[in-house]
Amino acid sequence: MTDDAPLFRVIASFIRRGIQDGEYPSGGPVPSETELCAMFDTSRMTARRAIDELVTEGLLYRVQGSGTYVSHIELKKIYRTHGFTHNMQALGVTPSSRILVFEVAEPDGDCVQALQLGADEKIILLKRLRLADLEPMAVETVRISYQKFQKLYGRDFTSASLYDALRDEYGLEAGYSRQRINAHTLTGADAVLLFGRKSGVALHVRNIDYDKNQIPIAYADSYYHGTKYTLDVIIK
Amino acid sequence: MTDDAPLFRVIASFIRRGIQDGEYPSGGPVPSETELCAMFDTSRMTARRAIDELVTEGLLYRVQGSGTYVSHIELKKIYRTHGFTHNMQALGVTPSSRILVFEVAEPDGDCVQALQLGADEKIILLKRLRLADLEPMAVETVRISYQKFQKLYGRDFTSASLYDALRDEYGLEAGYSRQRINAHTLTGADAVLLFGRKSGVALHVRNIDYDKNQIPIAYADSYYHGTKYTLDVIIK
DNA sequence: CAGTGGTCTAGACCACGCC
DNA sequence: GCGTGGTCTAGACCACTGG
Repeated sequence: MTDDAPLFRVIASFIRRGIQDGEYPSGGPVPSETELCAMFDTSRMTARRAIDELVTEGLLYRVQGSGTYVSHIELKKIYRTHGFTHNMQALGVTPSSRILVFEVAEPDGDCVQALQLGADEKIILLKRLRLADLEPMAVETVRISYQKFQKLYGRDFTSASLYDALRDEYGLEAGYSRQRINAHTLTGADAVLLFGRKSGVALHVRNIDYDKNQIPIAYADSYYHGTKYTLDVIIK
Repeated sequence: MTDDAPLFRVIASFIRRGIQDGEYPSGGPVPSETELCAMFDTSRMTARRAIDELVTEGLLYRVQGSGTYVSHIELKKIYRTHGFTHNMQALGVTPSSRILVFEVAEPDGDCVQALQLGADEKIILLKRLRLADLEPMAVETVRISYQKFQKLYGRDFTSASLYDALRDEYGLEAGYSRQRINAHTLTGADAVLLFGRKSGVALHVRNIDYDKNQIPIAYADSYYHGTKYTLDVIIK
């Protein structure tokens, strides 16, 4: 695993592991920059770089003249958890899906703009009922470019994560995700699926996911069960 | 303004201004690291540091072997916009408030834990109906430590931002905000205030705001008008 | 190939917290 | 005063992109 990873990342992983193992408890100090230099026989800039990474992740914070400390709150769950599958796994429940629609379709105007599609470019539309431990949690519609991600069409996404497939098949590294959230009364067939009733209160999340080069990848609408599901985000 | 700011921050501001002025358009390149070195007569590490800052802010992104480019989406609105007042101002509407409750109170268990309060420590509880251009948008309840922020009790928060007061009076620099979001059917007096009816669909946001040293500052529950209000966040 | 970003070195001086 | 983090230098070699 350490194969050819840059040294600063090795150091960062070392600290991360120390935190996970409880060696560096919440609120307590991690080794100082000079100590890390000695431990890894490196220069201070490199040790600093490792800490920088963990600070921007929110795992550590620095206090000038005193030291670097482990954050009190666990941000780890929030970062890098794109997609329903990973969110559910982080919560310790088993995610699954029921495919409702899986087709090549014409994008609407919003979708063209969001995904920066060319003229006449089609999309793969995947609509799924999302379950957590077999309980309906959300109705999700994801749209990706058919031209770019043709290989994924027809794949079985009953239990697989779409984001995993995008990473594994196309080497996409996740960047930002822009989310617009509001409350919504869901009616019709979707409400029956999600609530077992003709209407219910849902959390509507519309998100556009970008890769690390800011290229839009996916455009999705999710309606989460209002009382069962809570979004947890960190804003900096 | 440039007084004794570190050089890397001066360079970052220079680039930021260039973006704002349209000199570096969305998707276009900013000066390369070596160019910045020459422009500011500095070493590469310093120029890099400036770019680092803008990259973690989401304003720029790097492509190895090619250059550094201006992001396509505007993240500026999302970062550093703590509180309703600033959010509304960013949207170009005029925020105001009607004070519903303003008192020194006993915290409940969740609040004690969230704000890491000592035994018998009291809180200032401020509940407001939040208006945008005189339209009801949210019912918000903020709790802060009475012991720490006594000076603010009795202050007029009809149009003032609580977060501005905390910064100006106590020099607090904002850090993270942790938010838990779900959908909720609001009933009772609050529903009448917000919807003019006995019940309505609301976006429930419970957030804990931390300063830059990870000390909890405020604990708030907000119920936003479900159809009028949309939360807009970026997740990395 | 030249130019870009990615990583790294071995020092330096300063501002700050704590004892 | 000593150790901490905050900033900075003037180089270096590598990996990658582009023409």
